[in-house]
Amino acid sequence: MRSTRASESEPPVGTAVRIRDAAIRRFGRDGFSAGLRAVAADAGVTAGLVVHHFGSKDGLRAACDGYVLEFIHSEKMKATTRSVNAIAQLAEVEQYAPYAMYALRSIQAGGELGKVFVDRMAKDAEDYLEAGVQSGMIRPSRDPAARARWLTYQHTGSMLLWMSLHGRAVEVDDFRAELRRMSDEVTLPALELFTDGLFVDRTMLDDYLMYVPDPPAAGQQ
Amino acid sequence: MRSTRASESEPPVGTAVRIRDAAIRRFGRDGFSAGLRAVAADAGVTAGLVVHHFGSKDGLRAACDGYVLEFIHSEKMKATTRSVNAIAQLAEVEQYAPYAMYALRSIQAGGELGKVFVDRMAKDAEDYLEAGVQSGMIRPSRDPAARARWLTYQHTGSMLLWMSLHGRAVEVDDFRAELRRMSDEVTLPALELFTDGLFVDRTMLDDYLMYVPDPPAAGQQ
DNA sequence: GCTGTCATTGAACACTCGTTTAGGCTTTGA
DNA sequence: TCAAAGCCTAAACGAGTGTTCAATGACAGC
Repeated sequence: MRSTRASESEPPVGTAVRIRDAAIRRFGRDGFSAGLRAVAADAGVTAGLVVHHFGSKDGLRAACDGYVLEFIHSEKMKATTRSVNAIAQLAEVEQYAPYAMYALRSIQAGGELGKVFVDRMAKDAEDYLEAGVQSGMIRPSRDPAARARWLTYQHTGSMLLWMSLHGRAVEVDDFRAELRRMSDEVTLPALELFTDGLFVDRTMLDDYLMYVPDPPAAGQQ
Repeated sequence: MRSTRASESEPPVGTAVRIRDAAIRRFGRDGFSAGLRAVAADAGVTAGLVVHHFGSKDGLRAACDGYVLEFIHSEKMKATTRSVNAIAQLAEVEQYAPYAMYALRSIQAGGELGKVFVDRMAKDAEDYLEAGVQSGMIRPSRDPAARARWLTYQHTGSMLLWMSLHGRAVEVDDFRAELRRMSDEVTLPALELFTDGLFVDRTMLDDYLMYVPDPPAAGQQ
C-alpha cells in the first residue's frame, strides 16, 4: 500500500479533496477517457500525486462515484427533486451541475454509479407516481414499478442521446443551456402524450392483455 | 496520398471489403476505442495494411459510416422498418445485426452517422404517424414533427441507456437477446401510456397552451 | 524476361497512457 | 535537535496507440 489511505473508507481531506473535485469536473466534461495528467493539472498537482492519494485511476473514480452517490442519497436532494428528471434539476443549481454531468457520464459508461443512480430515480418516480395515483391526478398502472422504470429510462435515455448528438456540452453553462433547449422542444409532445395518449382506440392494449394475461412480474431484473 | 483510393468515393473491393466488414463488427462490439490492430487481426491482415487502404483510422470509420448509411437509405430497409425502433428490427436479421450495433455505437459516440440515423428515424416516424392519423388510428398532434422527433429520441435513448447499463452486449446474439428482454419489460407500460395517457385531467396541457400560445416552430434545430 | 505497379508485411517511430520510483521538502513529535 | 512521516515533484518505465517506412512478393503489360 503506497498511499496513506488509498481505498480506505476515510474520506479524502485537503489536497485530495481538490483532486477529487477536479476529477469530477474533468470526467464530467470529457468522460472517463480523460487522462490523469489532465485531472492533476486542473487540481494544480502532478499525476504521481493523484495515484499517491487514490492508489490508481480506478481508485480515483471510485472516490468520485462514492462522493456523488453520497450526495444523491443525502438530504440535500429531496425525493421530489430526485425523480425522473433529477439530472436536469441538479444542473440548474450551479454548485451541483458538475455532479449532474458526472452522473450522466457514469451512466453512459455503464459504471456502477450509473446503475444505482438510475435505479434510484426509478424508485423515486414510482413513489411520486403512486402519490399522484392516490390523489387522483395520475392514472393507475397494471405494473407501477415497470411503468416508473420505463418512464425513467425514456427520459434519462433521451437526455443521454440528446447530449451525445447535440452536446458539445463541455462547459457547465452549455450543459444547462442544452438541457433547457431540449426541454423546450419536448414539453408540448410530452404533455400531449401524457394527457391524451397516442392511440385512438384500445385494441392494441386489449390484444396484448389478452395475449399475455399476466403482466410481467413487477420489480424483476 | 499513400493509398490507392484512400478517401476517394470508390467503394472498397477485395481485402478492403473484408477489413471494412471486420471493422463494423469490431467497432460495433467494442466501440471506437478498439485498436486498429484488433480490426486487422479480425480481418486476418496487418495494421499497416488497414491504413494503406483507408488512409487512417478516421478514414476507416468514414468508410464504415458510409456503408452503413448507404444500407440504411437503401431499399432493403422499407420505411416501416426504418421508423422508431429500426435498430431492434435490424438486429432481428442475423445478417444486419452488426449494422444495428454499429449504428448504436455511432449514436453513442455522437458521430455524424448517429445524427443522420436518428434524423432519418424521426422523419420516417413522422410519416408513419401521419399515416396513422389519416387512417384514424393515431391522435393528431399540434406539432407532428416535434412529436415524432421526441418519440424517436425517447425510444432510441432508452435503448442506448439499457445497453449502457445492462449490456455486456458483446456478441450479436447477446445484443438481440437484450433487446428482446427490454421489449418484454417495456411493452405493457408503453401500451398503457399510448392508450390512456398518464394524466387524469387536462390542466397541465391547457395551462401550457395558455402560457405558450404558439407551440414552438416545427422542424427547428 | 524485364519492369513497374500494387498488395502486404514487419519493424520502427512518436506519442499518450497509467503506474513506479527516487528523492526533496515540510511538518510533526519526542 | 534529530528523526520519522507524510506531501509532493520530476523523471522514467512499459504497454498501449495511430502512423510511417523499407522491403518482399505477386502479377500485369510491354
